[in-house]
Amino acid sequence: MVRTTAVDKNGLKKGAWNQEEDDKLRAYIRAYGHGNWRELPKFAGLSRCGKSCRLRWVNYLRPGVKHGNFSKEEDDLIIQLHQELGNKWSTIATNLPGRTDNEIKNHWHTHLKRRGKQSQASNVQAKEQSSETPESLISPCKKLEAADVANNTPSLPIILESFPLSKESSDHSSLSAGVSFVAEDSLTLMGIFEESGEDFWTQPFVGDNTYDQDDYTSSFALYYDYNLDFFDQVLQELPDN
DNA sequence: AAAAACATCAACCGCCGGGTC
DNA sequence: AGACCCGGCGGTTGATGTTTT
Repeated sequence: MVRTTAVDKNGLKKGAWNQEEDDKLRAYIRAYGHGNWRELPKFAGLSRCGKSCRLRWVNYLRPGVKHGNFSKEEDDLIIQLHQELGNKWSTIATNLPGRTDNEIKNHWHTHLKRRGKQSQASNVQAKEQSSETPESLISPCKKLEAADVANNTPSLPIILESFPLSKESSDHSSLSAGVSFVAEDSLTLMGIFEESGEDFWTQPFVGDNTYDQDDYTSSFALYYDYNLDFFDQVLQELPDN
């Protein structure tokens, strides 16, 4: 499900990213931050436009991005927020830790659209029958947290579903999406963030510009380092097929 | 088994708003 | 004031996987 690579009239590549490009982009941002997206590909040695680099980073390479397996709570939250906000995917995404606007948008169109319509119809009915406090006044994140507590499934970035089975896997998208760590480790890291006084998951991506060398000791960078090291370690341990 | 239809989702495109000169 | 640049957003496309006929 990946676009084949092509080259446009400016000699810039389009289409699917490969592992080498992902590595270059990740390494560059790790070292220097993204700064100016338009200039970034030139300095990073990538034949891509800045927009493409930004998109790849934001949606797949950025630490903490979750992929696949939307929980029922997440589905419900998306439907509710869509009823309140409409197609404000980026705003909706800020209420779903680790999810990107693009993925939420895709998920909506492929899975939730019909459900959303049904839900909207039933909500209108319910509002007419009830004068209780509207659920929309309750913080969506609070509701997600409550659901997590009820299910004993914290909405932390415990991302195991798309881990690569082989180094030789051709699906580099899922490979990079698998930048992950085990649940126990994620909880440890959350402790680091709590201690740092930053609400990382409710302000999910403020760290994007924290990769400049001056600020490299930030907790975000620590988290990022951990991810990369863990990922490298997993790659090393994978058997060659 | 093959073809057609449908589903999925990564990536592209065009537009908009904010900032700068 | 307005032209330009840039980042970000939402809509859409299209390649590929899956299911149905």
